[in-house]
Amino acid sequence: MPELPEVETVRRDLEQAFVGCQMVGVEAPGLIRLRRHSLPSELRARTEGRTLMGVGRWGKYLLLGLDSGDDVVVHLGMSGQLRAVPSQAPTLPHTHVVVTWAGAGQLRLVDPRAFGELFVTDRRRVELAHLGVDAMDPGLTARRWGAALAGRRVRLKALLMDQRFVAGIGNLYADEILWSAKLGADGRACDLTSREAGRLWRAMRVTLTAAIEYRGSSLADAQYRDLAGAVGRYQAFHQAYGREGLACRRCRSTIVRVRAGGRSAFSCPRCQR
DNA sequence: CAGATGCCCTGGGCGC
DNA sequence: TGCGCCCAGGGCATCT
Repeated sequence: MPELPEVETVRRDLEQAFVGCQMVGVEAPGLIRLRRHSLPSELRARTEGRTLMGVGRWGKYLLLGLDSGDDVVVHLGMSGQLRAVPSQAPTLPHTHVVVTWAGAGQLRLVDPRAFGELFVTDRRRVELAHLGVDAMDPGLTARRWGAALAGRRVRLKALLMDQRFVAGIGNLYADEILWSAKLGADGRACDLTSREAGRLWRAMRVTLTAAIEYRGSSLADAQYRDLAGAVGRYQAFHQAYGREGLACRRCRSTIVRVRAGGRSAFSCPRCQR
């Protein structure tokens, strides 16, 4: 389940591998199965012959900036992978888009569950208007974070996962951030002291930064892979997520799992208030 | 406004 | 071994 650290890892890989490269062929056999998508004919018309100028990220969205000014916007959903492969590599099932670069092999989007998105646009701000500030945006200071939390009655985990409030955090990192901040998922944002709000901000930045450093988390199903197909290494540092029944590494109490909003939430009942 | 539920989708794990 | 069930969950629609 790619969240901000995984998407950022792929962004850096893409930048390294393909900036300055020209797209000479764009095939989109399964594109229309994705949740939000361009028509394959439109995608092809606006990408073939174009050069990749830069790769941005906003929350869990990747923005491949072309020399035309268009962006190819990609969301990996639950199971999406972007993979760099030689042009002659066999095509995996659920391959939705294949970009052939001039002299640089291919970039392929593979997404079995098809929860992902891929579309080309010249109005990214409009298309992504629902997104709040990126969780790693330098402009999101502790002070602004505290101000944004004030008056919000919503529960902390729901707020962290609300992409309109702050973009990039999903179920896994929300649990890790709350553990790090020693805060419970069901606490209300408006009830936090300024000290606690600061702790949450710091936990968010520290957790995401560390996860990026270790190239994201790959779970047992190994759904998340980087551009080269390698798994992440941050799962070894998880403190809450997926650790039901294991000892909290801070207080030795037992990590519990509860269902909330149809999703699993892992936490330490003792040291997270 | 907050929160719960259901939907989209497939692969993997588990119990019988 | 094989079958069916459940689970994973991002984002969105819909309801209470």
